[in-house]
Amino acid sequence: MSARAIPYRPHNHDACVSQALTDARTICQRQNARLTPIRERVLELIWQSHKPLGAYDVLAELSSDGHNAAPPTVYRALDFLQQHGLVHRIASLNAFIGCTHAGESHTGMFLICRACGNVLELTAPEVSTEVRKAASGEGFRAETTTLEIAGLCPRCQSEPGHD
Amino acid sequence: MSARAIPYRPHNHDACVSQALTDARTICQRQNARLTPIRERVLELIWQSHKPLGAYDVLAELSSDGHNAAPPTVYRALDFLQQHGLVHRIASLNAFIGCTHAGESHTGMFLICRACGNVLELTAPEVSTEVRKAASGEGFRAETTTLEIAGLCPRCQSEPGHD
DNA sequence: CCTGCAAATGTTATAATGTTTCAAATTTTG
DNA sequence: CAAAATTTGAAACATTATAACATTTGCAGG
Repeated sequence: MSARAIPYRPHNHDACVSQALTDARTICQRQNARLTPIRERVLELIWQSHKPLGAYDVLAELSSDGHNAAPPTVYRALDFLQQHGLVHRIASLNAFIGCTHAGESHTGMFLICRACGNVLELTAPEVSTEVRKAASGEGFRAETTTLEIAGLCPRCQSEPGHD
Repeated sequence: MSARAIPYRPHNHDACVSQALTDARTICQRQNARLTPIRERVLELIWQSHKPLGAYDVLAELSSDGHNAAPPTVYRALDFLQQHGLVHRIASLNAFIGCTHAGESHTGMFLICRACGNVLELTAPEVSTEVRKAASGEGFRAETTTLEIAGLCPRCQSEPGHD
């Protein structure tokens, strides 16, 4: 499956998107899930930047497509994409971002730059391990982890005001 | 400052609340911050259970006090309380909970029981360390961490349906 | 082919959460 | 006490998310 791109650095973003879509088709096929045109389009829109996109931003893009959609359409597509591990919801931003580890079983950790808005998804096994340890130390059965770090990405530490 | 209570287990909750309020008064005094009646009342309401309370729940409680408040009143009080480390916002629930480590510098980690709704706040230094390592490994300057674990608390693993 | 079921989408309305703005009151400070 | 700053009140509004029900589409079995 696709190698991880570094959002903070210039890269061929069209390739990013088309790779993500290709991966998604494969994953859905394997899971007998239907990546319908709407779902695929929503995924594409979300992938079009490395910044999280709000549900209503997606809605606006769909509208400018000429597709006159209502909120449930978008939320349903997003639910589907989340359930199949193709996008993540960033709780601290009420927004969604393409999963860069789709297909791999993982617990995402998100580095959110407050200056440029880009988000990098990491898998940090050591973090997951410590989280599990801390939870089970309290007798707690952990199911889902929300781990979001806000701060400054490398580029914005040196060149403030970047996009 | 107050010792930590275990929300999953029965305890003298009134003592919890009054201890939290006493602590809060001390902390605000030290910080030259004004714990006004509204702010104190909001803090008290939030502490009245170990379940997170939504802003509009707080609002409803204030109303039933006879205090006819509007949303900004509550959000302002909550902002104040957060800024002074007296409550935390749980992003995955859009709700607020009393900080059980007020006054100590800490990064909270929250164990959220999906069955009973109680939340336990932990400080897990090993987790923080690994998070920092993971972030700085990417050249990222971490500022604020959101770490929320949903799952089942010890009691709800054995006795489902509890409150 | 067609028929009937399940999944997906459309549509309208509404709920839940959070903010902006400006005015009035209160507290602090000089 | 008077000026400045902080806090609160109040109305309107913005954003995010869901409920409920109708309609359409895809698909398996007769």
